[in-house]
Amino acid sequence: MGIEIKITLNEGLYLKDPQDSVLGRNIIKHSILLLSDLGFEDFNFKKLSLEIGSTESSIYRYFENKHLVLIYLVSWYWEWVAYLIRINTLNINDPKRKLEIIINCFVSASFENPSIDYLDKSKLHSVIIAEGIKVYRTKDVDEEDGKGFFRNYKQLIKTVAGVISEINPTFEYPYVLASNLFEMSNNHIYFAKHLPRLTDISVNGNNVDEVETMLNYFADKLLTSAFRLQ
Amino acid sequence: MGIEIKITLNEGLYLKDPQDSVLGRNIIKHSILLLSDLGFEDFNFKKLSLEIGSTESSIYRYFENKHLVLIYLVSWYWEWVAYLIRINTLNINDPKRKLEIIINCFVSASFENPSIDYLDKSKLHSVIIAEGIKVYRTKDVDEEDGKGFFRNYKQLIKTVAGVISEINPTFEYPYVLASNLFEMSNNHIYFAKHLPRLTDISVNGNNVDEVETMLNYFADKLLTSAFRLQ
DNA sequence: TATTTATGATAGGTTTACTATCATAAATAA
DNA sequence: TTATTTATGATAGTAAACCTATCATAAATA
Repeated sequence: MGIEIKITLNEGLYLKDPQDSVLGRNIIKHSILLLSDLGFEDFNFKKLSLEIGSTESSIYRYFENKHLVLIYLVSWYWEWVAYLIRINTLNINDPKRKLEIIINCFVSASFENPSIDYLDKSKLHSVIIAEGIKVYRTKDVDEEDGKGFFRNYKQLIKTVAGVISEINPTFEYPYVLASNLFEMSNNHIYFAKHLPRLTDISVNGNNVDEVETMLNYFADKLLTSAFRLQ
Repeated sequence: MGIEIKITLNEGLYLKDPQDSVLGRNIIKHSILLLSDLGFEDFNFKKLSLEIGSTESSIYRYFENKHLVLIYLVSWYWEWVAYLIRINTLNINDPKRKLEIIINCFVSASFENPSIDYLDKSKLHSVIIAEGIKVYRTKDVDEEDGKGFFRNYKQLIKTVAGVISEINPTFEYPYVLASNLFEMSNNHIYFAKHLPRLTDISVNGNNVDEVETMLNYFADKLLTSAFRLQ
């Protein structure tokens, strides 16, 4: 009933699509909860199966290993952010305004509707902030990139870089800025919480306004000509 | 004979100072080589002991686990970069010039003298680029921060933030910029090698000039008033 | 010469990661 | 309807990773 969103991901990520069964959706749901509680290193399929009330072998029928579960979740998040950007920038022509919307999606993708019952987007966002970088910082990065596992991240960054180039066609680093805005968003939310001496930002509860303001300031400073009066 | 450099690190990182014995120095040396070859996930004390011609139990007398070895190496690197910045900015008064020197240290800390036989700084730099972020992206971050394991990183960032504030005392995000320049340096060297569609930079062999130019451009754009003619 | 210290050798225990097999209930096809 | 396929659970088991403990011995120090 109502509108249903189904995000499709690279088929190489799973052995069996977890979105198609109760057990599969439970794997996704409790992976997010457990990853958020334990962190990636202490998370494993044994604990996950106990949480779900299933067995290790059943989970292995969906995912080869926990690393692929993480890539699956992160890919889902990337697609979700790309979707949010798409619908929120519809009918917006000013690229500066578009970039502001993009930045808003980066910092608070978790607080948007519509909701999907088996996927707590707020918890997913904290998993991305704490663990997201681990998907591509491994020895297998080249092999996994070859399988297209990071294609949707690259697509997301390409979209953002396009908007950046619209704002300032002479700017030489649209991809650097695009990927950096995304990484900074996650980094400084993390720093604010765990290593506050590495940032000027503070985050109170779920209030990430300071991060948003900061990213807008950085983007504006970098893209606005030094000669323009503001 | 000659000048010897000894970097002292937080004593909580090790059970026994690896710099004080042949075996200890071998642990450091071969940890760097193995981490660079295998990555953190596939690295373990069994493989390390075989490489050295020692035993697992002997290595456990120096470090509690491989995560602490990584923190040890990363801390050593942070101290080393701080040292390089200190000596290379001696007698330099212009803070803009100081920041240029800092950026140069960030991107190419591996190619400076003097050399320490048991520590391949070029290999260490690639370990930092690929694995460095893993030291503080774990569930134990708060506990380990409480033990002071990240104090020298925070000190390094504080120094850089100080120079940034010298350049522009009204700039609101000195710590964000300082930590971001460091992280961007490692990130984009990594991207250039493994995920080139996330950056505009290319790195040929050990030539990181483009990264250096990019970081200088970002810093300059952010810190120079919009009204100043350049 | 006696004692402490560092290392190696060896063993073992626990957990993690993963594979395989079989039983059964549910869904689907004939 | 009955037959068959499919999904899951139950159970077992292996190899490696992670970590601790004990003992022997050689080197360094008292």
